[in-house]
Amino acid sequence: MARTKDPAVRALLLDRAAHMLRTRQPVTLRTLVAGTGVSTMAVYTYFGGMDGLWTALRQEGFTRLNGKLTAVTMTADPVRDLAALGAAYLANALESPDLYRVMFDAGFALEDAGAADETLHCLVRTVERAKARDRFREDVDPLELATQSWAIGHGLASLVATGPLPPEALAHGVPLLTALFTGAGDEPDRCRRSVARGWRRP
Amino acid sequence: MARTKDPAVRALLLDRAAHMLRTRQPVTLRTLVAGTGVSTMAVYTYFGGMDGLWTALRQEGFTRLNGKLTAVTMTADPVRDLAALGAAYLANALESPDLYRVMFDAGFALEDAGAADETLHCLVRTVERAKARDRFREDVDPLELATQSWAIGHGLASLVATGPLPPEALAHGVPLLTALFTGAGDEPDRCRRSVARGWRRP
DNA sequence: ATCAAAACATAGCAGCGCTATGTAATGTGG
DNA sequence: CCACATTACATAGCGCTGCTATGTTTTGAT
Repeated sequence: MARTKDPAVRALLLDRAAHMLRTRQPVTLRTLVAGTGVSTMAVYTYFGGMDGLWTALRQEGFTRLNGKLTAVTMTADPVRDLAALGAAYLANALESPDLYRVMFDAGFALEDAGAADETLHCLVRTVERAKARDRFREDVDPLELATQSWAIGHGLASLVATGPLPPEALAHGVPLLTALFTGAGDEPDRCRRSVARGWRRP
Repeated sequence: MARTKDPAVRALLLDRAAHMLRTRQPVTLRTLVAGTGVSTMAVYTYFGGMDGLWTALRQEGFTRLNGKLTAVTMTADPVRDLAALGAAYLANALESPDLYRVMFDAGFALEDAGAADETLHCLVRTVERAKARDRFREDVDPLELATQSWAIGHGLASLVATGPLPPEALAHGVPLLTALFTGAGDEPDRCRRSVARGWRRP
């Protein structure tokens, strides 16, 4: 009945936008399509405008983040895994800080919440595994502890990515997570070793 | 030798920008000066351009934040005070989330670091008071613990202010800070009570 | 084969930050 | 006290932005 959209064009624009973001080039409607052969209208047929492009980029960012998180090799030590997930989260944020900032800028909307939930759920499952192995107290709510872990990781990532703290500050993740997990019932010495082990292998 | 700048104009523009930010109106060069009687050039003579305005607004934000923090009444319980400072930090962030976002957006530069340092120093002093009262272990570095407290506060504030977490999530501050301070040597039950007390009175 | 609908190219609009230029105001040196 | 140098300020316009209106081409269903 009509022409169909070419998914390749959509991916092309998305990749190019991500690349321009990574190389610190200003991403504008015209600079984005320049040299690609497609016209400015493509942005509107595929994303409905620049806002739509940013939203799509945000979801792309969460997709990549989820990929990085699920790529973390799980071990028999879920507390280590939890720290490894935190390290992967921070590594991803600093690998492409511009994309990370897009993910959490003022344009964050309800439509993005789904992708963020998936990120959170990855942590929740690991907390549940830790509970199953009696590392945490029985009254620990996995969603709450996962959210708290996220807050710590995001706080560090945000402060480092935006400038106030130097990259070395990421080391604070170890004592922060250790304190949190110890507070959740894990045995202090064992917890510290688990976290330290998970932290240094992203 | 020449005309002198009128500080009132500078304050007028700054206040108006903050107000427009609070009321969700787009802050542009022309909308900012519209109705004030001053011309667009005023933004350049006083701030050197829109970037300078954002920087000034950032510093204004930190000044207000520092005002809120120093307004927190200190007690004989420095751990309570630490939690109260955290609560004040979060209250300030959610009171005017737009100004808060400006403070930590991508434009954060070295010139802003001074104002941020002052915020951090407020926490450092309280940690030192806690150490003086033997609430924390002797080997605790005040700057490190203060930075970690900041990371927790900022993580929560950022996730709530940008959307991923609902305002109720601010309650996570209590278990997070309690875990951190307990890990620093404070006695668990006493710590929890101190934090809870400081948290509910901003 | 026909036709409607979707994809796309082009041109132009209002708005953006910024700057060049001209004018008015003001503190200072003679 | 006055003239001058210097700064504050107003206006107009430039190049850019995202966006849309319009016309054309392509394409799939009937």
